[in-house]
Amino acid sequence: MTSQEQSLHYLQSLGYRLTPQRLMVLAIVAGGAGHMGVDEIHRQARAAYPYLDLATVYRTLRLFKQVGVVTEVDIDNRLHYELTAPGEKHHHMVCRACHRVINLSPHYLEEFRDTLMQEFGFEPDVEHFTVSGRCLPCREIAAAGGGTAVEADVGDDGEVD
Amino acid sequence: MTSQEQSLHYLQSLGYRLTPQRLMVLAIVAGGAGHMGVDEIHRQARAAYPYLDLATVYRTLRLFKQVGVVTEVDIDNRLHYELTAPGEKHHHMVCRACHRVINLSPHYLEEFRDTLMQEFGFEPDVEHFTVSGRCLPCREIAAAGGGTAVEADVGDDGEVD
DNA sequence: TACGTTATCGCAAACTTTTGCAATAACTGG
DNA sequence: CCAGTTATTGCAAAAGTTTGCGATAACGTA
Repeated sequence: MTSQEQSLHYLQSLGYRLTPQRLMVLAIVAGGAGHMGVDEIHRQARAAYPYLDLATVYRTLRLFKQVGVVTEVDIDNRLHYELTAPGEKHHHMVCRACHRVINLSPHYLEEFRDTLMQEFGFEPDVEHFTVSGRCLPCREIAAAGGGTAVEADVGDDGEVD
Repeated sequence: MTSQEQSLHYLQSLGYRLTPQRLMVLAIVAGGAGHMGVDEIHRQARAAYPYLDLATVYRTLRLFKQVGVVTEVDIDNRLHYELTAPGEKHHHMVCRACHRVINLSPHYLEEFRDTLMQEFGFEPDVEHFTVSGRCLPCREIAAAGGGTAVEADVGDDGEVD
């Protein structure tokens, strides 16, 4: 049984229905390399089934995320999804300048998670954890360039796209 | 010199202009208790100056956030802002069920931050750090109620509003 | 296999946030 | 204090995402 089939059985065991739309979205996310944007998923799905609505794609991905089948990553204010790799889960660091995504082993978060649980009873959503910041190359560029507020309009944030 | 005046001077020193719109938004955020939604800020500002556009509010808050005058918190997919308290900065834990916001001392993040810096050269946006999860009361409710997938539609996530 | 229940879909519209652009107003230098 | 420069505004529209609703189709039961 492939991991896709497992996911489908899992959905069914939770009481969700198996629809062609869901099969399709799952297959596409599974087939894609890395994190896929919603519109890309939608476009690919439409190729095979033109009537599939964008809202359905959003709803499906939200469901998949909720049950843990996919992982959501916010890249530059846009939602992206990748298959949750069972056994080798990871979190994400997203550079706010170049939008590079760097995987982060759960190991780095365990202590933080445990602390929040113990001190506050707060259970962080470690399943879909993303931390934004600036990656090494972008920090070096920023350091070299100087950069005053006036140079850049609000919004481009010193980006290096 | 009040901290509001300091913020204004700081903006000016960075080359930004002091406009009535900016003064107004700053005053409102400073006057509000806790995190304010964008629409609430806009509504209050309009009371005094009816022409102020929502886009300007968004742009102003984005600028304030960028220079560190305000702190942005994502509560249930909506942006909220509070004045950045100099000297007693804190991060946020947002419960994804009841949307309660719990402050988190920077102390809890320092180690995590240092690790990312050392291991990856990645500098997390610790200034605007928010972690979502479930707070203690909501976890207890969920534990008591059981909760199967079919009971709740996707989207309400078992919310306890 | 046929039927009833109800989760899900497609569509349209709403909502939140961002962006392009021309007009305006804040600051700078004379 | 006045004129020039250009950051900022208001407006309108776009972009991304969510939601309401009636119609459809997936699943459990007979």
